[in-house]
Amino acid sequence: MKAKTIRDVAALARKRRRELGWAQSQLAASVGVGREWIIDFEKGKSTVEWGLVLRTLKELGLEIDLSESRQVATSTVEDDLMTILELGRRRP
Amino acid sequence: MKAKTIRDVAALARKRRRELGWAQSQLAASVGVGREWIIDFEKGKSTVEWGLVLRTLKELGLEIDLSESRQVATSTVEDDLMTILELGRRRP
DNA sequence: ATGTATTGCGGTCGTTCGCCGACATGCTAT
DNA sequence: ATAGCATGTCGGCGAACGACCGCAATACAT
Repeated sequence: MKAKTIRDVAALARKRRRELGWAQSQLAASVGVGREWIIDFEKGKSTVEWGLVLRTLKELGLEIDLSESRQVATSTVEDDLMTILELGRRRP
Repeated sequence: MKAKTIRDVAALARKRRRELGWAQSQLAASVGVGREWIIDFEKGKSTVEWGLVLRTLKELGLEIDLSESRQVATSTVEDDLMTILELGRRRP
């Protein structure tokens, strides 16, 4: 499944956790993070740690594939808005 | 291409940047981060921000696909060692 | 050889992460 | 009703991020 945005990954991870029948606290324990981290990650928070994201996906049995897209810099209006919002949130 | 570890992604990103003929500073500017961030990311630093990683990959024209792996929790000895090292690094 | 560009690495500094504890809410079952 | 579990929020704290700066080291061209 192609995941273009953070929230795509977040939603898929949450869906996957539910399919496995795991509670947030269970997943948090197996990944080695606090429960709040799982909450933030599944909410699509962009500032969570890259390494923890990868560990979480792995724990959920999700593999990451990287492929070259045809054209560089394909961005939708929504993505740009999200980027602007995040940039604004970082330095208020 | 399957990317199991952080360093897989880091190496692929660096290779891709070189193929595009971009300097670190160029990529940094287009992503909206400092040049040091690109250095850390390409070194495989695990604590970089998840959102910035996704923005960088996008800028490089790399798409992320998520697929379910057959068995949950497939880990190699090397991966476990890396995890231990990172955990130790975070709380010395 | 000389100049230019790129890459890496320190140190400083403001901001934020991730964890903890406590609390509120919603859902389910007994 | 009420006990249990899962989820989300809030304040607070130590630790670390990421930006900015300068300075080597290397690569590359003229």
